[in-house]
Amino acid sequence: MTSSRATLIQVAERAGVSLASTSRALHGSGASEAMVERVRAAADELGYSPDVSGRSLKLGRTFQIAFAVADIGNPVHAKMMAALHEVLAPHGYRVVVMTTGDTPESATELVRSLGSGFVDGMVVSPPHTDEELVRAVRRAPVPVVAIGRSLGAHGVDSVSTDSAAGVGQAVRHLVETGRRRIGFLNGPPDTSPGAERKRGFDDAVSAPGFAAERVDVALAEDFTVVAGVAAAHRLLAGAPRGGARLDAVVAANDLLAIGTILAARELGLSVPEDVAVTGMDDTEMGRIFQPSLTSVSLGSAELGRAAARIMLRLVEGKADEPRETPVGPRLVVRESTGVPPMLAGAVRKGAL
Amino acid sequence: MTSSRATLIQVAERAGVSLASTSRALHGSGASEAMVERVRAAADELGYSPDVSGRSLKLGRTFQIAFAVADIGNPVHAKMMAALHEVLAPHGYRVVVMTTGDTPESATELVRSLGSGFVDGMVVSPPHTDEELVRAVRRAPVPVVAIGRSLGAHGVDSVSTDSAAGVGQAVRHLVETGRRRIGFLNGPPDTSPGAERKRGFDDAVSAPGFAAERVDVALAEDFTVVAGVAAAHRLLAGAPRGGARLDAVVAANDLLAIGTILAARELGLSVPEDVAVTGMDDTEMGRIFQPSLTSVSLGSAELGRAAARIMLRLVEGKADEPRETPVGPRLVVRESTGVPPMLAGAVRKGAL
DNA sequence: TTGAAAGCGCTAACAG
DNA sequence: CTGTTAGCGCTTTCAA
Repeated sequence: MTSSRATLIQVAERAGVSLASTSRALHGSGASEAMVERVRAAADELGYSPDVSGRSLKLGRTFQIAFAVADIGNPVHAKMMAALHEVLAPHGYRVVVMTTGDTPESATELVRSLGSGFVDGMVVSPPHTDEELVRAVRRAPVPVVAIGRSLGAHGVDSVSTDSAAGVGQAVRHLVETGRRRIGFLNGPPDTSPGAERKRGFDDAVSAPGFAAERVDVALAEDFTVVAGVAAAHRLLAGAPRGGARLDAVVAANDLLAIGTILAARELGLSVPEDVAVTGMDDTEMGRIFQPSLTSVSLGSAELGRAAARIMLRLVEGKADEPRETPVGPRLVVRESTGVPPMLAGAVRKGAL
Repeated sequence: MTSSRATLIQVAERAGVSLASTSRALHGSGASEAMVERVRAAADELGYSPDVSGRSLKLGRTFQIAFAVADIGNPVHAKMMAALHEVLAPHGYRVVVMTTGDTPESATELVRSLGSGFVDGMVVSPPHTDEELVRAVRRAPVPVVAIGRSLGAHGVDSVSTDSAAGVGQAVRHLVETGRRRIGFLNGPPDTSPGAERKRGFDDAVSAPGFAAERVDVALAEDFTVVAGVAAAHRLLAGAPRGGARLDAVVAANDLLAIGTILAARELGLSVPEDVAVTGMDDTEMGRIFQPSLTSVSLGSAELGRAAARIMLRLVEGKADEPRETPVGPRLVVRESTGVPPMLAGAVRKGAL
């Protein structure tokens, strides 16, 4: 361990040629056949591999891209990161993980840290935004690509799914399959996903030709199963204005949807017979859960890939002008909205 | 964007003092109150932040640690990485993600790439090992910590759970709760987890006082739900030597366990009444699945944390001698082995 | 095509 | 306590 590494100078000495020629022979152009061979041989004998720090200092590039999210343990974020890595690694870029925490302040600090030049760019997906953060991104010395709408709205390069449209897809699917009393279980509406999903629901139910009889809304304290159970209880238990019970719930993500199903069970309701439930995010958990979850895929992997592609263009200097790149949401219909059970078949066909 | 960054020299000029004093005032010791204040002010005005490449080159340290696994999209690996990051970040270390792919060759290549000095150490969890990889690790110019037994056995610093012991816990739990005809659903036994789980099962059933009537084994082609369904069919459908059907299945991980439960349903068997099922890894999916899965926690987060702590000591030069650090497995009993349903209560208490 | 030399931004040894 | 200076490893002008 910790054997000392060979430097370019040593390779040059060994090959009996100049430093410059050595560098050229290994990397750049303009070296004779003989030179290349000679230097290669020397390099191999010494087990030489070029030092990244020296190279970075000279070139002003690190070949590293940062990925910053609130919580990298979150499967959605992990998936994004995997996609990012998948696209960037073949181009010689390493991915550095960072966590922003929950507040825009800490995200801002992270963006500011770009000043120390440890990466050539940053892909960031902040849970909240404020003016400071936007300003920091604008001033960043390297390209920043945002995932999510919050920053994109401020002229930052960004990719995002139209999750509002996704909620609309879910609502229309429910109405088309005969549901008439629809509940909406959202998370905190002061978060960016919460706000958008709210907008999506409001738009959907106020669209011309919307055919439901009744609409209720409940807010969970958080986008988690536990919070979902509690809030879904309120939604399903009460029959507010004396009407009949809800026959469908649109949940703002898969975790809340699972919470809703658990709550329904506790209340003796069966899913999807008594009440249909839709989720959002199309998580593996939702696919495996029973009944499997009808869910709107926001394509976190696709978001990661798209962000990576934009970043590649940016760091290679092909500066398009900043713009929002939409990634389309997609409704994946499964058992929780009343499609006949076909699990066995689906499993065999690899749909799981 | 891409505004040019201030250098230490510029700060020095602005403050009207020498370069060395500027450096000292900002970082090191030995600078007067007045000097510090003066330099700080200049630095602030210029929005200075120290360049990482220059610093790395001089110091010979990057304050980066690599984390290399086969597939960072795998939730287990994602969890490890989150834990690693959680421990390392507060100490000023960044985490760089790398993927080894499936073969020991590509892992070896990754370890060799440490020669280019882009990180101060690497935490690696290779799916397979060979002699070349071990040699590469030994020769690595920076500390390497392995997660998993395969490398640890060769004198490399490592953390691992005794998953063989974990299988034993599952088997004993089943016998203690009255099961007598036990199947073992393993993944490919030529993988390191497969081999260990096999050993664990063999040990458990050949232990003195082992009280089962019958033992069957099936191999899934992969550690996935789909492969699990197929293999579990074979295990549960046939009643080989004419005996009664199995009343318990120990699956080598949670995905296979879920596959087993799905297969059991297709065969009209109910879990846990007709057949008890245990998993391994204690995944979120297993907790949420219905019936919730009794599972052996191998503590991927704890492994990540432990690996990070060892790495910190190593990069700070406190070289303990290489050793294996065990992280204990833990059986988490849930519904799939016949514990009365208490989901509602558990959910409310936040056990989900 | 090859070599000599400058310098990326920083820290630390040395001298004052 | 402060300043001068060398040099980490590399790439790249500029001359030959």
